Amino acid sequence: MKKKVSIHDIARQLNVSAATISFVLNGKATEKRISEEMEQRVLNHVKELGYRPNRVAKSLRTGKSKIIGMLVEGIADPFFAAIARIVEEQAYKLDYKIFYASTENDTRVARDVIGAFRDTQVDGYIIVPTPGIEEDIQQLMDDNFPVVLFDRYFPGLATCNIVVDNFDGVYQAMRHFVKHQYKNIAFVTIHAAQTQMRDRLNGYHHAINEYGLTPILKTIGFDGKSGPEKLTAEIKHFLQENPQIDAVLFATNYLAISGLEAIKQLGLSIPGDVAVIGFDDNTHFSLFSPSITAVAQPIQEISEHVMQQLMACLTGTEKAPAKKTIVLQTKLIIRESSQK
Amino acid sequence: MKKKVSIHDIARQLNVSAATISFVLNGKATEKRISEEMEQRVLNHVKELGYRPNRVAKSLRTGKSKIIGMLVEGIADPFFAAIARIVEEQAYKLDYKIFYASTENDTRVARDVIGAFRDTQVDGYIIVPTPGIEEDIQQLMDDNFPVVLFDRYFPGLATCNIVVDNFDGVYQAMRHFVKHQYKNIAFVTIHAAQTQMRDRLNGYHHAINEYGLTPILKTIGFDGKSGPEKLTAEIKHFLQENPQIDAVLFATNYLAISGLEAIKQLGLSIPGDVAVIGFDDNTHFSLFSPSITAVAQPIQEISEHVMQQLMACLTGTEKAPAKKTIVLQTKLIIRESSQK
DNA sequence: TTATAAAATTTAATCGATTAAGCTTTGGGC
DNA sequence: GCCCAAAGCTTAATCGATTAAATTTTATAA
Repeated sequence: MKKKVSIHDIARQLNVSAATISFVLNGKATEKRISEEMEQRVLNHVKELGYRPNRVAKSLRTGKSKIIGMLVEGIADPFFAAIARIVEEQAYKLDYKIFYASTENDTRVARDVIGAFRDTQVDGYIIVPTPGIEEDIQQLMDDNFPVVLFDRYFPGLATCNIVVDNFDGVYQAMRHFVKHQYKNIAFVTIHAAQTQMRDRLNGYHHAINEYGLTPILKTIGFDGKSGPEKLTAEIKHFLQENPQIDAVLFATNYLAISGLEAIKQLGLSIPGDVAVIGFDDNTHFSLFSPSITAVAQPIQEISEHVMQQLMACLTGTEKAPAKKTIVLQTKLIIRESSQK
Repeated sequence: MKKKVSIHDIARQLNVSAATISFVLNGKATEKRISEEMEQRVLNHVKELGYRPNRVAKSLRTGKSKIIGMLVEGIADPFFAAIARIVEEQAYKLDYKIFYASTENDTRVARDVIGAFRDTQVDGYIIVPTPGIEEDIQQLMDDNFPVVLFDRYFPGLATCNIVVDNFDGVYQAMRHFVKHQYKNIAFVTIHAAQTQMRDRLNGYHHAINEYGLTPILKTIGFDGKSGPEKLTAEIKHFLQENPQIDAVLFATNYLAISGLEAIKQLGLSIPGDVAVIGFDDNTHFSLFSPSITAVAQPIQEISEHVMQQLMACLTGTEKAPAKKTIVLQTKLIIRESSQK
């Protein structure tokens, strides 16, 4: 192992104290009255040796790590992956690193990871909360850590939240179905009390009432562990039992995928036998035959707001982001699967 | 901020020394002759307070962080995302955390991130190398860090590499095309000297020669930054200029997607006008109409081998994984897009 | 020439753990 | 009663930075 050079090695070589080196490297040369000549000597020597301060030691002393902990539901989910990518890029520019982890919506895992993040002394948190993690998040805030939630939130917590108008997203999709003469519109969702799913469901019911339709609802108990086959089987069953359905709105990414698989297995044609809209767009939806209509979330905007809010308190004076919920609009991307 | 409790606080409260606490918490009670009674007292008190040792301090002292740095091409790429997820899960079980970052195949970014990983004192590296990062990796090895590469490697480096048989993967696909009477088989790839792409190209040429066919090759200069539109446009152009093509093999994930888009835009039918196979399977390929034949990489196996090799030296005695290249077999998933 | 202020740097404590080496206490053997 | 070993802890150095306070050097004024 290459002998690691420490600030003391540098100091010895230049015959000055470690403090001087530290001041220069932290841009406090002027403030601490280090002569320009000395500053140059230090800078040159450090550059020549390619010395890099030990972040761990620095972190221990300052209590800061320049790392942001990011907890999402699944890093393999294209929606979260896309956001992660953009957030990472922005953080990079601001000299922060992102430390990701996935929870698979499991509270135990989320709790463990938050603990690990704390141990690593991350400076701030970006979290897609799992159900039941409320107290842990409250704890983080009590301890004055900046926390930004996205995708969903706890109305009872004074966090900063970035979400989309899930109610309206679903409502727009329903309106589109109605406009195209669909009458028996089903909604396939998962059993979850979290805000984003609740709002989507409300959007469905609202539209159903407004247009005087009959609700056809399928709520699947999804535990995150069971594979997509189970989802496909359940949806297949649901569609068979409700042959009157002429349109389906899937409440998530993966439900849409499993749903399309189910429809394929049943040999139904889209949109002839059944029209389809998915919540969350997907790079591939435009390639399907027919292409799939989707409620797209503004990924770029979400990412930017998340970083903006977090950075505001990381760099600024405020301790935590003000309690506020920023609601962004979704966009219905109309493709072939939803129009006769 | 909640006053952080340190090992010294615990010691003071129990009226013992910090060393005793440390020994107990690190399971060295017996070895260090701590009485069972004391051990219990410490354990109970620690549990009651919910004390957690400061990992940063621990890391500074031991030089270990229990973190593995993982550098992939793009976290939004389903192939890498899937591997990341499995690796993360395995690491979690072994009490290691994964610190991901994406390079977008940009060497400067890769270099920066490796630097950041070093600063954070990660214990080991899992890397999908960018071109030109050879020296930086050699440096890591010189400094005795465990390094495992996957997906591609540098033949000149004595690293441990986990790759698939790219040559054979393409060859199998070509054989399949030939078996189904396709004669004018095109290969669409990117301009890259890296092993995985080189081997795929070699596989193509080998098959072309063996079956006495004429090569129809398209090599796209892909800089990672330009969007998929550029790829689509180039492929479209290529297909228009070579109307004799009756089958296309796409060398990567995203090329296949852009290629399918191009084919769609040209109004060609699959596999009637042109048959298609993609390298890398995709959750959605089975849902396309027609479903898309693909060369699937054994994601689970790759992940397991990567972790196995890395863990061998992280926990074991060996300093670095032995220089070896583990070659796994791909599997041709035959679907509708490749058979008349 | 001496006192004093300003400039330039150093000293040393600190962050919170780990761990080799040292120090008491207890009990057994002769 | 004396010596020694084992048992059971504690001491103190260390990892590599940061930073308030102290110290030394230099310049200026009286």
